Amino acid sequence: MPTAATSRKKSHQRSLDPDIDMSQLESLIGYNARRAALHIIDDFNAHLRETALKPVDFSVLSVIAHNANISAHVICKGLDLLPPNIVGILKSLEERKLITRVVSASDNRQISLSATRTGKALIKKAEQLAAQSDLRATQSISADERTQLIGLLKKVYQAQS
Amino acid sequence: MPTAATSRKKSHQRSLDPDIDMSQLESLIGYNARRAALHIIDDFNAHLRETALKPVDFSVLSVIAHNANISAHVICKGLDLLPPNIVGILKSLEERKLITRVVSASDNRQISLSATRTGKALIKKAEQLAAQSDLRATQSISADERTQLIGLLKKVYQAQS
DNA sequence: TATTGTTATACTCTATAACTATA
DNA sequence: TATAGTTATAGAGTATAACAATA
Repeated sequence: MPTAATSRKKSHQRSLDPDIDMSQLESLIGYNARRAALHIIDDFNAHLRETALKPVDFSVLSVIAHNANISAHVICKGLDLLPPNIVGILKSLEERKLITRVVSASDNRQISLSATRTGKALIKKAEQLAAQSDLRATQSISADERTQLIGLLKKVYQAQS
Repeated sequence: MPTAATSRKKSHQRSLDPDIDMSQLESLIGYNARRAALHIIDDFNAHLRETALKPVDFSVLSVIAHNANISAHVICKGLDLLPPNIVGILKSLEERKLITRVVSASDNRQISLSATRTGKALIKKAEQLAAQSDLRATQSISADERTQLIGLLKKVYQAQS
């Protein structure tokens, strides 16, 4: 269903060849969702370069900023990340003075994560850029369609299967 | 916006923590599209294991089967793959006797790709499994909603921007 | 005994540069 | 000079196993 990436960084012409039959793939939501996600993420990467936040960094910092004293474990569950893979992200955010890590008072295993003032300022700016980018990358659909689309996508992956 | 993967292979409980605020991320189509795509691809990988076709292999073989005598270059444009990354895929498909590669008569640089009988039989089965998987992974939405969703996703990434 | 966080590491995916050969 | 395919390789993303510290 999906596909991999191509020279997304060089905004090359996405040719959309009309002469090739891809109807079989295009009947799959998985294929279309992956293509749409990659299209939008291209724009995200291009327009959030100044923040030096990659999509996952952005997600993690955003969650921390909006959920003070959260633990890494809870973030992993919420964002569907594997624990070993969040370690480097948190280390990097801490080195950049965007978050603080203090051992939880109630449970010495847990580390309480919060955004610093710098972190809050950066994520505020990044969220604005991300919102702009998301709109721009999806400008071919209307506001109503955006709302519809988000609702349908949530319904798909939030299914309690 | 997106997120990475977690123990998708072990069908662990996707917890969907209700106590954590992710409204900022959830307002982005990019985030939701990536989460939905990963959810569906998990099911794809689990249920197409017997075909030994990963999502990209599946896409490439499907395109070849439905477009006889296609060139690698055209596939790359259609599926948004980088040329160096399709080489190994084609090599693997050829070794499995699923496709043939013959130098094009009109242009000696191009290699004409076609599916063998074995390849056609396999992709037929794989497309059935993929369709089933895609339906199962999106069973939380109705048939009408599926049609809507596919239309909206196509509109997003096929935008001639 | 289970949980949180971590290290080390392997594997896969994606990207860039540079080359051959054809046109 | 441009195009199709390739090689080699680097970099990013994702995965598993195993461990320490704490509960």
